[in-house]
Amino acid sequence: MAMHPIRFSVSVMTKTEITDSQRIKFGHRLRELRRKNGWTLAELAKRSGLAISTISKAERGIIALTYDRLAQLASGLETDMAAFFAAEGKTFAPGSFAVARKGEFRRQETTNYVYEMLFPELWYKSMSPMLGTLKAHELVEFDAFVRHPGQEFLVVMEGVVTVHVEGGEPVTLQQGDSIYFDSAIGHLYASDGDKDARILVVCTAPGSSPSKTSYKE
Amino acid sequence: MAMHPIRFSVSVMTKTEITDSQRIKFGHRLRELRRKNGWTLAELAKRSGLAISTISKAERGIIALTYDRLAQLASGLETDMAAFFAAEGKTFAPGSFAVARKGEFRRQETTNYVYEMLFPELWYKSMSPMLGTLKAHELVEFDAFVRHPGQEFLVVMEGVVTVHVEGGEPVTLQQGDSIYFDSAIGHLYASDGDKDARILVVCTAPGSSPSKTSYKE
DNA sequence: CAAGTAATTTTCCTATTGGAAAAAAATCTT
DNA sequence: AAGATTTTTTTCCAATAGGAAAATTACTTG
Repeated sequence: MAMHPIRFSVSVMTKTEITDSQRIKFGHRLRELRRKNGWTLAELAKRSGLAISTISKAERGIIALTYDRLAQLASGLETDMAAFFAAEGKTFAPGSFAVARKGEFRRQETTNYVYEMLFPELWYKSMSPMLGTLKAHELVEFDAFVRHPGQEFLVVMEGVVTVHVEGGEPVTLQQGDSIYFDSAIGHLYASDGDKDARILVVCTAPGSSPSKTSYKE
Repeated sequence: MAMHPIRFSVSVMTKTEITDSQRIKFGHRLRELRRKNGWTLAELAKRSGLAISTISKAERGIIALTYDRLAQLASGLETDMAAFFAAEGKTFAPGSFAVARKGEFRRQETTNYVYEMLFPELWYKSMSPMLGTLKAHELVEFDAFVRHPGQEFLVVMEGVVTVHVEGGEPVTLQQGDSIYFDSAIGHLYASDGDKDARILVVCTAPGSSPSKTSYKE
């Protein structure tokens, strides 16, 4: 392709051009989703009930699918419509990553738990993962419910754990079970068996946008 | 309209009927959104660049809008597309919780992984937890890096896993190790040992902001 | 309650989508 | 490497969306 120097050009996108480029990006995402499942056009066509040609055109941004076809596609891809558009958001901070080796965590002991914060040196994470040990036969103080904004996810790695959720029956979780809840409602964990339980907890806090990913020094 | 008693009717919805009713619900939501702003059809037409008649038909479920028009409407209504569809499923209501028992997950197989989405029925979670099995000695296609907005957290539950991060040396994680990274950089997992590896992955996406969850005391 | 105005729905027509099948590319096989 | 097979793209046409303006319905206001 020949390169032309652009002089004094001012790029002004019309409304149509905007949806055009949006549609093309959407097409890419669609193709990715299909490929991720290892499906061919024919395969997805069968699952969604659309024609092969339609999907092909949509993936290349040649046509703008109608609502109906979008809905069918979503069901074919076994996701929901929202998933299509959730990724529509913008650019991201330069990528970074961190590794936590087993055992090299920052310990944080509380009355009921022993927590090990997983990436304490990482700031502005959108999630806060931690490992916890619940001592066996621990007394549970029911007036000491924990409450904080955000959502929380817990998996039982070892042992049996009872989760007390404010205003609900206690839930008993075996190894491998998990619970997802709004951490604004009071909650409390306790080991349920004879031995200590190990849990993995991941929290989010509202407002801690993942786009702010950065390291402190 | 005359009412006919329906006898012995068995309700079987075809794929088209499903999208029909979906579209009608969508129309209602659309109208609600417009009314919430106190806008007339003409007002929204001007803001979105669509014809009045088009919006009218869409709101009544008579036509299925194309992707392009949906995008324009979203911008006219000053929201993102995801907002249109968020209400479509069960949202993760403030103050709610859900439990996933070991084994009752929605399986999602891809070429390299077998994923089990943990709470597929919950919408508007700020985190997406899933369990994955990485088959042993799996060939890794290095041009097939996965990239998506948000951040990702991975713990090795069983086995040894090598994480390939775009532009960096591969990282080998033993059981109990974890990694936290910006999922916008290309990433790829592979089992490293003789046996399959089990991993727990939790993702966030900037679109599914927990801030949309409002708490009231 | 009638006339006037605003908001919505219908109508009619053109532009675009979506499907079936043919053509072209890509991938696999021997 | 040539043929067979699979996957994707193109072509062509019927079905549907989308816009302009007319017709209808819903609101005001005197």
